[in-house]
Amino acid sequence: MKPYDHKKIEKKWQQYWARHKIYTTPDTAPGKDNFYLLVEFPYPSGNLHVGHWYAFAVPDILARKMRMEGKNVLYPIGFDAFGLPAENAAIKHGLNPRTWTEKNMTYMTKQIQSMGASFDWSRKVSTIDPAYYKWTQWLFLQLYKKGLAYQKETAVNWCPKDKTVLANEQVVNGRCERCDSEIVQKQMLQWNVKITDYANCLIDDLDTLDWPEQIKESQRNWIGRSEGAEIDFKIARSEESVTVFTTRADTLFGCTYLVLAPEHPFVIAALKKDGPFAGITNADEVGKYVASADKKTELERQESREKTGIELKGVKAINPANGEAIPVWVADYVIGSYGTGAIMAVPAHDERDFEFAKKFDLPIRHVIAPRVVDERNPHRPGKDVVFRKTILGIVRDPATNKFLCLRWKKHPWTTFVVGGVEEGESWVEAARREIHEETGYTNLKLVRSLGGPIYTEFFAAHKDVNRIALGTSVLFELDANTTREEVRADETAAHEVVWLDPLELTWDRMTHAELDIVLSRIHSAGSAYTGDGILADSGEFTGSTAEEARRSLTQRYGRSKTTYRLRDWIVSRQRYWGVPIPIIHCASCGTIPVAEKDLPVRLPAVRDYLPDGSGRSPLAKAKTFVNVKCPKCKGKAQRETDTLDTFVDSSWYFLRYADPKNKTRFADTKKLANWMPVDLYSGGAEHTTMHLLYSRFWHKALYDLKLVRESEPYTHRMNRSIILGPDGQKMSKSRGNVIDPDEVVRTLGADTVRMYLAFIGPYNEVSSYPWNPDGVVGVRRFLERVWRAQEYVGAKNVPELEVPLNKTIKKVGEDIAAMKFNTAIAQLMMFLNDIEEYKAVEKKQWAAFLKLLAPFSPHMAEELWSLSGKKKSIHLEGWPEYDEAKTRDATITIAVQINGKTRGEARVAAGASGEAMEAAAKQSVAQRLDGKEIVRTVAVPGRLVNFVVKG
RNA sequence: GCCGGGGUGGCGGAAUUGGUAGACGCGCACGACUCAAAAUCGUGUAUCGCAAGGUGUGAGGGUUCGAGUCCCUCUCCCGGCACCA
Repeated sequence: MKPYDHKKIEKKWQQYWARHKIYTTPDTAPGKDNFYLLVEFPYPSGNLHVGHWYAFAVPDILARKMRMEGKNVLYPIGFDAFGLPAENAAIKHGLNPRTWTEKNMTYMTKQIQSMGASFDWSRKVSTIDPAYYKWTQWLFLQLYKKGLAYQKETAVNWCPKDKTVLANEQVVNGRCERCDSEIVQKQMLQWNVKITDYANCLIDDLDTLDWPEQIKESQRNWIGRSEGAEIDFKIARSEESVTVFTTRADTLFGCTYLVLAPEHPFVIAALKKDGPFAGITNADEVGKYVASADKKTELERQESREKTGIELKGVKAINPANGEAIPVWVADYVIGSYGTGAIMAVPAHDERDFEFAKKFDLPIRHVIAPRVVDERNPHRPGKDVVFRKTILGIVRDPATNKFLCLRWKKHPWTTFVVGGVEEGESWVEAARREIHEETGYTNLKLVRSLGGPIYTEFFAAHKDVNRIALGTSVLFELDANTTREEVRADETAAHEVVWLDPLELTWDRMTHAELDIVLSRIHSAGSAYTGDGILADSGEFTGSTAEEARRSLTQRYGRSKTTYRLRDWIVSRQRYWGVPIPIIHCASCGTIPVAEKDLPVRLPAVRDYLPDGSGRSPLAKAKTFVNVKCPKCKGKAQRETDTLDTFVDSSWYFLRYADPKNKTRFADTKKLANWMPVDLYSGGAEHTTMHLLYSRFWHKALYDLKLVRESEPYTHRMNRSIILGPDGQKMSKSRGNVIDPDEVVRTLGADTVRMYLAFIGPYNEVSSYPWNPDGVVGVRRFLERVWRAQEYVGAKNVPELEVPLNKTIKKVGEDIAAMKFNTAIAQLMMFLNDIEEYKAVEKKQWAAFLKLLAPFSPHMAEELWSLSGKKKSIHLEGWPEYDEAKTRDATITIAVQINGKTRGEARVAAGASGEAMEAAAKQSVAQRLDGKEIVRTVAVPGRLVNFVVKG
């Protein structure tokens, strides 16, 4: 037997497959269903890394298996060749980006081909090909004509190092996603596309997709839908009003001031003594504040959360619910770009407003009472419901840190001082009165009211009524002025005064839930209650639930409104290496799209493509490119010089694969119908809220333009894991832990690398796996054992292998379909172990085994196939079938348990009856059962027998 | 803080969806071959214990004849969002 020479074998078969074009995929194949397996196309960065292998060589296993099963599988590849990384590298090496990129593509194509993946290279696309970007431009113009692409001057993210604008999605924690520079905000005129028009269906349609929950949830978070209301606040002495967005319309009666973002148009106007707030008396100070807020970078805003702000003096707004005139503030905790850029502040029920109100001493009004139901004493049906305002008088002795309590003589409980609030009495007055009446203490020092009322429902047995108590607690302390007077005899008869630690309270007249709230309020300096509950002090709405009130108050004082965190996608980039935006600016005719016949607008070769930081693309310096005739008036006009974000290129590349050479359309409708939607899209988790979201939006826009037939591009999506260095850290040159796949392929072979990566862990779960050099060698060892097993082939009769083989065919098929390549390989290893054990395998059994191996190690399988005398490629063979009956052993081992603990084993026939199993089981644990009474026997066919015994 | 995912040997990971926990591989130990080493092959390898026998799937509780799997409480790790009203 010749030794296993992977170099020779892999080269030989890669050439053979290319020569015979066995992976060229027809648009349709008679009698075969189409299956579209997509992987994210790579940047031509110059070198293939292990991640590329993991991304391309492992899904290839599925592609190959499905082909053998009789599917017409499209597994295409291309290059996402425009963009910053390529351009920056080109600048660094002093080359033209095109030369550099094309050289990389040539080199990487060879590298990818060394994987032995079944890509259909005849469908290769490259985004820098004018025949491709012609259609990128065309599609952009379709969006433009539909009003989905527009130019707007807004505050944008500017990367000072890359000297270009970035989309929100490309800014991570205030830094550039690519170069990690701190992003600054700039006011610039930019091309946007209206992804926000699709925010709703981008969220809703997630429900229709068979995607991992994690990806869906990330997209939902990113889009950030929030349902609430817009409410108009009239401005005093003005006809105009400020519109706020809130999700808590139920707290409207608790709104004690308004806050506008520093960027709010009314604020900007007020600084110029204009607009509804023209009457402010402190414009200078407000101006200073706005300027300082403006200067803050995104990072500074995130780092310092200290509340700052300034009141607009001399103006008031009117709370529409209670008609109260309330102050108006400007603060940068309100963001101009979200909602309406203005909020109604409800400090009692919003943590940020609370913090702000504390700092600037603004009033806090409680309007939502937490609802507590006494579960031991619930309302009884048929009894009257009596509503009562109650007060809880809490007195702390600072010397001992104990609390004044009453121990009741007739009841087994201890309580704080509790009583009703009388007509016209304030909470504090009521509390003082009750404490005085019941304990004699007077002249107590008021500490504070404890954060608004609590709504408690219970059955008051002593009064035989269902009680609803709206209880407010007030905290006092003993101090030098405090005196104690005589208490009435009936009070002393009812209870005695004790000083207790709150933990010692045994309070049966109140729930623990309520007590918890009160205690936490005693111990914290106060906080906002942001939960739901029952409305208090809210006029006619008092008593309704927060949920009802959100609806009714919205209806009365505002209107329902849904807002999104998602911003429109800024697609213009001030860089050279991208698709020119096909627009002409004419001084008299305005913005004119380039006519279809003039597409593509070619990216000109220029000498100087370095960005100069002026905020204009290097293309602006290419005079012959810029200066054109206006298509409309034939006057002087200029081309748009910004280029498109590369995420535009990649938003439709999967459509081009269906018809990559079409000259008259981005892809033929019929050919699109053959392949779309993508059946399975495998890619990296880093694209979840970028490429994956952009391309869903783009596709939906094309769907509305009737250019594609489905509203979602990808039926099934899976995120791939990450391969780490051998040290368990992310591979990086500086750490010196980078594995060069070319080198491993040289020493161990492509088949080994493919199979190792498939074996490293389940492919359909997101995780990270360290590259284990010993593990790769282990896989190589397996392949060499396969190679040596040739010597056993040709045995005449090996029935012992029949069940293992059928099991293996079943398991490998199922596991590949589920993307659990690791367990499929484990099963192949087990079968090889069996062959080695018997030192024999029939030709037919060997052939089936090779077919199972073919998707994983296509070269070796092909070589062994050909060595066994076959002429046709193994990859054109059918997937082996199994006989269900032969996947089960004739005799099986069952577990024997006593009281659920495994105590022995028994051998029984596969189809053994319960009685037969029991009998065999009983025998195997006879000693342990001796003298014990079997109370119950559980027999699970094919699994186990469990004896439940006593004694 | 909110939302999503997860925690199993020394390591990567298995476990037919409630039925013998640790498949398969790596590593390690011992043995065979060898002057020796490598390669290869064989045996063993959750843990405590000489053994009988215990104990074990992040922690604690519950349901069940039986729990890695279901329920409750907590904890830690990963990911998304976060001054978003």
